[in-house]
Amino acid sequence: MVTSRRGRPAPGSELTAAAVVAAARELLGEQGLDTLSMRRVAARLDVDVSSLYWHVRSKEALLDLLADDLLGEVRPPDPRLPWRERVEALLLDYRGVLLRHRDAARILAGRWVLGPNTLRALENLLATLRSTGLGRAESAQVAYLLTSYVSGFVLQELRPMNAAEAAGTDPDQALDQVHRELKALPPEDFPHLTAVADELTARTLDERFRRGIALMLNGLETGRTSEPLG
Amino acid sequence: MVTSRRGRPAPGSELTAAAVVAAARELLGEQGLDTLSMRRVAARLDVDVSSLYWHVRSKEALLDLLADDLLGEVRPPDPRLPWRERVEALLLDYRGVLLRHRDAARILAGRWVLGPNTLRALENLLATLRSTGLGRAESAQVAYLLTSYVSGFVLQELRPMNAAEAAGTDPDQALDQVHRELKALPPEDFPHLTAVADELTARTLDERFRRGIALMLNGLETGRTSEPLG
DNA sequence: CTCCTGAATCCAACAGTGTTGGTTTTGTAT
DNA sequence: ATACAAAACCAACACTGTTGGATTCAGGAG
Repeated sequence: MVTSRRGRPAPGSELTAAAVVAAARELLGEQGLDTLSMRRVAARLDVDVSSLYWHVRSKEALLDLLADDLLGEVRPPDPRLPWRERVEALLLDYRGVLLRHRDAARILAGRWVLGPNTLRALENLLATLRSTGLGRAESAQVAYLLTSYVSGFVLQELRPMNAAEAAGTDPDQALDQVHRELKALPPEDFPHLTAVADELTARTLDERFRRGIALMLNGLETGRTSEPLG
Repeated sequence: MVTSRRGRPAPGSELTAAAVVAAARELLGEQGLDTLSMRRVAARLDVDVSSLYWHVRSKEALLDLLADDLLGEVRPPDPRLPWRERVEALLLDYRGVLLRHRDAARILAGRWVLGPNTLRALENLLATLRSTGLGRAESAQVAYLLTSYVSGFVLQELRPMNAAEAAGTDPDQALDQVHRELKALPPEDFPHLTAVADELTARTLDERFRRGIALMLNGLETGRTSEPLG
């Protein structure tokens, strides 16, 4: 005989906010953000939808928790490394998380989480920047700058994936399609665009990402010697 | 007597894709993205929902069209300006569009539109970069870099607005709330974070945005003299 | 042991969403 | 006049996030 699942649950079998986040995270990895609904999360936990709202204020709040949970994978960089490599490691780690987990970029885009993991990562970034001799204000601004860059970059980088996923086709085909459309433009109207179609649809984005960081850090060093940033 | 609105409409009173986009655009400005539904767009045009699908494949396709429509406001920069100012003007214009139209940043984030206006803006950016002596590949990569930065920056910049809007509160109060939470963190765990709470929640983002661009362009110039970018 | 409180769950419903298949009207070309 | 097809409508489907209210039950008070 199956006991009613209603009422106060046996201790140890309680639903928790962490369990809800974990279920959402699994579902995200398997099916993506577009099909991630409260009802599906509840179904995975073998629980009614409405029960979720006891532990989580809203879907948006759940996504906040999920975002911070994902950022927990960003590891603090080895303090023995020189500062440039530390910054690079941190940002590469950040991008790694966004690439590793399906739709993580879309979830984290423009979200101010203020969860423990996010705060820790930010503190690490700030500490690294300060250790270069940068002032308080400059460090804050450069941190803002760098994180903007990373999320913007990955968001753009993953667009073909998302589009293909939504259309149920192959991401490579989607990129080829974009490439073909660019090549098919009238060269007299778009001379430069048609000329760089190859580069714009290139698959090797790791290098491009690293160069972007290098560019900014170069600018940071030259900016410091010529005119102060803050 | 009102004639039936069914069937083939009188020429001149036809619904067009452009009209659908225009209605969506108006609705976006008045109510924001979250309440922008196909049914509301149809209602504004005094038309049934299903009629929209004759002119537009899906809501996602409509947002694509809308995105390109918005980017039509980006003006080509004055060719007499020096290249740095031309790049800056283009990117400031881009950001201006994202700030001017409610939720435009969320719509454009990570979207590869390939519409006429987007292509024109991209061609302009590429032309400006090429005019500095940068090679094909480098120009493409730097363009990718810069646009990533802009969309990421504005997305982050507008987060408090979106959050406040969703909660039905004031954006300023939301920022103050973040500021208070940062200040309330234990300083022994987050020494740098608590120290820069003011800067992180500052209202003056124009300057920060400009400095970010300057940083990258600085890095671009130094990178060219020391080691080639491509 | 009994009674009560309150935590944690379920049920049912609401208002709204994007999308589609089928039907109907009607201008235009034959 | 008749056929055609463009462009609209109606009705429905399967789904969404969220809430109010009923329900159950573990643990503490007497």
